[in-house]
Amino acid sequence: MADTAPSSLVSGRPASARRRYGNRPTMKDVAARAGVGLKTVSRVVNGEPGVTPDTERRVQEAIEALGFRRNDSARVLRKGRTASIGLVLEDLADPFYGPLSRAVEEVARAHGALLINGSSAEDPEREQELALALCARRVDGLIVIPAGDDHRYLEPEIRAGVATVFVDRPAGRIDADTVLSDSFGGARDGVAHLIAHGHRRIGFVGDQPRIHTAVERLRGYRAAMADAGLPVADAWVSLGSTAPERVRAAVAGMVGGPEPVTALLAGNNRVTVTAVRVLAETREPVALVGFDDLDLADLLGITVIAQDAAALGRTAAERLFRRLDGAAGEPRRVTLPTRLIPRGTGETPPPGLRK
Amino acid sequence: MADTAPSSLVSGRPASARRRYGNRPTMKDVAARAGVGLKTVSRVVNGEPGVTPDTERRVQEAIEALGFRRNDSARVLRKGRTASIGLVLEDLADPFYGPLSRAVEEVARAHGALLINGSSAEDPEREQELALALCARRVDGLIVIPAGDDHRYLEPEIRAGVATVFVDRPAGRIDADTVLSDSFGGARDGVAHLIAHGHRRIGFVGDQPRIHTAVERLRGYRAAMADAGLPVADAWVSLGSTAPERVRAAVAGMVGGPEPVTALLAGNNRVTVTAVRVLAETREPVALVGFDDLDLADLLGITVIAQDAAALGRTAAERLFRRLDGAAGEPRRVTLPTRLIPRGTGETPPPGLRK
DNA sequence: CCCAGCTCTGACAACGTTGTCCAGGCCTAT
DNA sequence: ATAGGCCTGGACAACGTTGTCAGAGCTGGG
Repeated sequence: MADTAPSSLVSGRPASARRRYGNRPTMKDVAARAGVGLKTVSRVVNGEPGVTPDTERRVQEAIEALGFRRNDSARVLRKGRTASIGLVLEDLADPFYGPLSRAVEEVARAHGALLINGSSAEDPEREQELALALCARRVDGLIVIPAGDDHRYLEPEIRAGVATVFVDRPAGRIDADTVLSDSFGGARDGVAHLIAHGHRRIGFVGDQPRIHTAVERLRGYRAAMADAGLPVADAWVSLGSTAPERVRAAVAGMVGGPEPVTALLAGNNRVTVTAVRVLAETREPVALVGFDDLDLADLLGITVIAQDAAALGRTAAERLFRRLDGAAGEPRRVTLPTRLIPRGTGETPPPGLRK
Repeated sequence: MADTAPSSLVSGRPASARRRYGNRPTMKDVAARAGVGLKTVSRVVNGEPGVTPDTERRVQEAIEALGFRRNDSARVLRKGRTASIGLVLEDLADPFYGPLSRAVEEVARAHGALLINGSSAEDPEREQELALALCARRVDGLIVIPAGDDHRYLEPEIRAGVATVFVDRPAGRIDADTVLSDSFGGARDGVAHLIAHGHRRIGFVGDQPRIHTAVERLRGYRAAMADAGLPVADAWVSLGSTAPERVRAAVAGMVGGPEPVTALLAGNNRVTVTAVRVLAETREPVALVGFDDLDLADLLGITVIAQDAAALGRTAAERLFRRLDGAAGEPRRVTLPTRLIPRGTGETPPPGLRK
């Protein structure tokens, strides 16, 4: 008869019988073993005052003996802060985002927070899914490198108190703190550099037009050309996927077209890499300036417009934590400068001017 | 008088008055608004059966109107699984670990889990601190790229059910699942490759000797030399920090010493990069094989022993989730092969043999 | 010698969710 | 018409922690 009755009525140990977390000891267990109250254990664990050295020692011994570790999930539930922030970026494997993420991590660490990363793979839907999953985990703050162009889905979260900072690209259809690189200025400077070295027919190969930086860099390219009074043929501009095949075709088209370009601005690191490969095979040397620095670019003599990925991450994270510390005020937009690093490919003169 | 009394005695809304999470609505609020029970909301949110379409619609409307999002912290506490795993690596900014982390993330995503990254900066203490912090968050599993050589601190955690897999380097003083690259074999092959091209005096510049892969690669180097019956001068071997200055000095010493080497095995990607820079300035060309592939190595013609970082991460993560799915059995050690990619620097013959 | 005041400790509720279990309503079959 | 079964919905406890509050024990001063 006893075995048909609900176990909770029969035995006093339903809790210990179906323990979660693979039978981990809880503060209650520690308290029992040390012969003290639950709250006293909590006090010891959190280093709160008001515990005699002797009691503290007994509790410490029990903790040691049981291998107890505080369950931060429960703590979070109680305290309302998770001491973790989320970072949604495009692809952690991209050498541009690794350092950015690392910089965010360092700032988070200085504030005692952990970092949860997620890669959107440049897919707006996946970005949203990730960001909302992070919100469901109740991260204290969110740093987003947008893949999509509509972030109204974050409005309830932001209203609910999730500090949010956008990096590298601006938020779409909402007003929020943003940290950007000066894509427009960088591209303009890069093209001006090529023009200064005598080039007149310059091409631009960029990322997909729904990506803000791609559009800005194109704007910068056009501005520099216009400033110099140079025309831009349609065939010299190509926005689209940064997949090697597409870039390869685009570059080949510009170099081998009826009005062949003598120089190229590559819209980001992936484009630069492919462009370098393609240009290594052309008969006439073609000048190249790449957006984003690359690891061995100095050895290859590639002229680049460098962004400071770590500074982007650091600045965004610092802004985030200032908000978490209660900083009020209107959302702010910060633009970090870029730096042109001449290394060779950007200083090659066009064929006509070559001696 | 009322305003001096504790609010909890005066009003019946202490809960709503000091809401956590910046006044986020809870299921209770949704239930009240929809005029249904708490559990019914839970059912709708989790897509459980047993709710009439009409009720479901009312609940959905309330959720929408309030901007409710489930609090996964509470869910975790109740369910005992966090659907998140932790990854402790050395430095997310290192181009070797970015792809590794991304591969882990993809596997985690396929299992509906999030990934929390942490960089140990090659500091054993920080590794431990991070790993234990992740355990306190009750990650379901842990992937560790060891910085230290004693992981007994993880024993209570592992016993408590945290699945743990070590990657890239073996665990110290505990028995655990491990996924490694074949450092020994890779180094041996690389050196054999140099010997096959006529080199007799070959140097090795590696990472600090407390790092397992550094020692293994050195072993591989020595094995290849011994196999060929070649002596190894003390001056040809250098283990230590991979900081550029140290590597620069080590390489310069080997190349400019009394018994100058004609070829070099670089122990990892950071060493390779510096070695390439130094060797670019030597009078006589020095052959080079580098451990780890680099982004633009093909353009620079650098011969490397490539590890598949993504495969390491993928394999480790898959093992982890198999354990989480209940796979029992002894800890297993998997070694993934490396691949020698000849691109030029490894095929340069020594000065004597040059035509 | 007693009491005020301090220090230390523990009981209890609450955080927001999910699992268990039961109640009531509706439908069908006799 | 009614018994029995099924379906829907809700009350309640529990997850492991921390904040609140009150009680116990001790000390020192009047």
